[in-house]
Amino acid sequence: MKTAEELTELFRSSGRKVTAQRQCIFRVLQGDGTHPSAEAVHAVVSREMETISLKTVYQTLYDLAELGEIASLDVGTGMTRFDPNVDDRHHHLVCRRCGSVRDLVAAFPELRIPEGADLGFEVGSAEIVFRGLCPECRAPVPGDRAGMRSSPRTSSTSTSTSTSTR
Amino acid sequence: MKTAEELTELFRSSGRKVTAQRQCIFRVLQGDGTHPSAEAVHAVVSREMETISLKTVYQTLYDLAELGEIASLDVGTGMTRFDPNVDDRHHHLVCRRCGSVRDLVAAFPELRIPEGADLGFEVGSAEIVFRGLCPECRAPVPGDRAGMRSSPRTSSTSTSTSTSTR
DNA sequence: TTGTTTTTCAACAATGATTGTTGACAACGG
DNA sequence: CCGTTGTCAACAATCATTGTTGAAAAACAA
Ligand SMILES: [Mn+2]
Ligand SMILES: [Mn+2]
Ligand SMILES: [Zn+2]
Ligand SMILES: [Zn+2]
Repeated sequence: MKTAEELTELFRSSGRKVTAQRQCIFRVLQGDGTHPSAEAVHAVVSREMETISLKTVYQTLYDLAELGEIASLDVGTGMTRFDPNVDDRHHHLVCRRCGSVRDLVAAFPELRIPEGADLGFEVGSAEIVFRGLCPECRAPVPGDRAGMRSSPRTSSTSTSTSTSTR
Repeated sequence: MKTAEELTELFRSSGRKVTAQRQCIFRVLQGDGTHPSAEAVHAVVSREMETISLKTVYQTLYDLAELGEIASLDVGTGMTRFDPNVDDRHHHLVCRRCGSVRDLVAAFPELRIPEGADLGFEVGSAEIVFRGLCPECRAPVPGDRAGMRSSPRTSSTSTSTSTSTR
């Protein structure tokens, strides 16, 4: 993903308007490796711009995805996740407890489909999701209720660094 | 997935009741390789039992999944898909046009994560989704609308080889 | 079989995530 | 500055899925 300034330029040159809300979203996404959901982005942006609507966040994320500056992912956590990292070829680690998503930067060149097994599909891409437990969910500290609650769906919580639930 | 008779027995022995609706669902799932959604199952079952509710279908699918007789799958088509094939180790081909899902029966044993790349995750499983075009969507016959009825609603955009499954 | 207890079913309503609509308002080009 | 065009935020609507509940059916005992 480009810098906020470059994105401003890109939006203008692609016939889109640039607003304070959008630039704020650009900034928030910069270097975010947590694969946030639209709501998570909205929560962060809201700290800076109280009145911004969730719809605006969705719209801007959609625009960024359309421009190829971010990717939208569905890894089964119930909400679409957005990934500013579109430069590295990578796959994902998904915590089945808290739903956190992290990059796994590694190529798997052996993903060749055996002859005749493709059932006539014209395969364009392959995505791997590794499921397991993130470091936080792996060793729950006794007496510590922060970090996660139950299902990946509900609750916002997220005290610890870099593992946001929503 | 077991036969309808075996499932009847299994349901009883696991403290569940067996109803005509459930047995009908058992039968419909038998040998269904299309990875139907709950609604798709409901549509088929409804031809035989007019009054069965979608909720009942969901409930029965959930029970079957809990018993490990079917798997529930989220491959980003907007609806949870159900897979009666839990015996073969396999991955999935997903049509990005019509959302159809087929089995790709092939083992990819070398999905070893490079040392240190796992970010502390305790990885338990890996799923591969191959995205592309199914035979029907690949060569659309003029005037033939079959196979095109449902467009994938929650599309994941993302041109490149990225990540996803759900 | 018959009665008693436990579950299920189907209608109805509610979620939660996402999208559609729209009037007021801001960005851009002149 | 001005008009045109596109955007924003509030509101309502969808869609898939889940919660609730009274009536009916299945399991269990006798
Ligand atoms: Mn990523
Ligand atoms: Mn399958
Ligand atoms: Zn976790
Ligand atoms: Zn297709």
